[in-house]
Amino acid sequence: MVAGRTITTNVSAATRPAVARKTAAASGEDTRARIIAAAVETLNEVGIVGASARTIARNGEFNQALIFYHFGSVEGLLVAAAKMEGSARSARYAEKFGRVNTIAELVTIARSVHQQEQADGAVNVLSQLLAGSMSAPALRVGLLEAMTPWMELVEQAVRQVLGDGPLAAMAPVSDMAFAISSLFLGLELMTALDPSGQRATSLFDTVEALSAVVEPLISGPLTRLP
Amino acid sequence: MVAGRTITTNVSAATRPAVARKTAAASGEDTRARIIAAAVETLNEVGIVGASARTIARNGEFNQALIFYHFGSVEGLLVAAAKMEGSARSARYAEKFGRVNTIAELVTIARSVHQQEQADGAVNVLSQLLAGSMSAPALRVGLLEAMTPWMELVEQAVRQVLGDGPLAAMAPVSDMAFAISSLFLGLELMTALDPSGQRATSLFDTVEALSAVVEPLISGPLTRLP
DNA sequence: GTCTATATTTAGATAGAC
DNA sequence: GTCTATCTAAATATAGAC
Repeated sequence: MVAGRTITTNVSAATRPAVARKTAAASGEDTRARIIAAAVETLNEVGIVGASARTIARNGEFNQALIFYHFGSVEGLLVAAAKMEGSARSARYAEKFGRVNTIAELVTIARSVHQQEQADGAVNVLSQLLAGSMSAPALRVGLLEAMTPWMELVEQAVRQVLGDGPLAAMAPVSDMAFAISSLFLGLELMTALDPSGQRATSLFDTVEALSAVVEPLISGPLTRLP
Repeated sequence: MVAGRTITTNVSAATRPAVARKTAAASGEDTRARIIAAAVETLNEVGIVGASARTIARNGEFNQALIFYHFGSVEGLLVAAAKMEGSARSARYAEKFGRVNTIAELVTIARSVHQQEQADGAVNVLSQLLAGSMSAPALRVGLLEAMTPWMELVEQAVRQVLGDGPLAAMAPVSDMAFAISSLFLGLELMTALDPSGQRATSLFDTVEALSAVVEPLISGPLTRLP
């Protein structure tokens, strides 16, 4: 009753070749990309509730009907946006995460990722989509797919950090990755309340300090203190 | 442009005496409470995007116009719901949190709170309101107020756990509380994707195991391993 | 305080000209 | 593929009877 139609046209968002075809100036390059970019921008600025077809179109300065021509529905557009964001993020950070070996490095990278994502609001967009997925079934399954590469990145990094140390046995990487991803999302939601983002910065400082304490537990055997 | 009107009637939600005045049967008890309950229920079931005046009214089986009579606008209702939830939660868990002294206890309580909240979806409601607050300024400030008691509860518990141990110095309670609250919110958001809630359960198991490892660090001095 | 309209705006979506 | 115009459904909100 809420969403209305299902998507019937142009569902092959991710599988299209993103090439310039005719050097057709400003309008000829990829409209789909422009629309998706506008959707992401709108989600970041006004959230899922404010992200209507008209608002998105105004934001991207294109015609509202294009959304329905290219994506079938707003929900279809949001799904495409989710997938785009998912793969774009993992592509952007794959190399960085791949090189993580210590907790200290993980925290450093987490902070820089947080700062970068905060700057263009990618995690915020994700959390908004997540909130909206409760009333949009297609978006829900789309997000599951979109989140996968990101979750795998985090899992990989955690796996490299834990290695075969003593913590690895009692802390499954999937759980740690799930926790870290959830924390990222939650932080972003909280930042909606406190737009200064000071609390997040402070938190990263603390986690950084703590990582120095926890680090020995990873590589060496445990000692129990009286 | 999104919200429309501001609230002009009956803003004194929390300050009213919640008494039965005339034993006027089913309708005479508190309508406001019924409306708020329906709003919370709707938020939990379909999220912020689906929580329209009509949907809420249908859900609570009352007339749609009552929302505007009692709260001025949907946004006004959501603000009232946020405040209600905030104080209701802190009242519900104040005693529990007050008795926490060890990490193990904190984790145990966190798990039970998570399970209880999961059951009636209170944190989910909060995260949905948080997402919606991006396009509703009044809701944003209302949520700030609503979150305060909850944050203070968590802070208090963390303070009792850290005590004056070595970690207390490098891990400010405000940061830890902020992290824990954020994690709770994020978990709930993720649960929207994976409604089984298995991942959260698994995570609590892991954190429980980890708490046994970290506990010594709280009460004793640190040792550095080679 | 509650209900039945109803006014008004906005949203999603489509038809058809270009 | 894009734009204009428009239809329809839904949402917010109000007026006025009860």
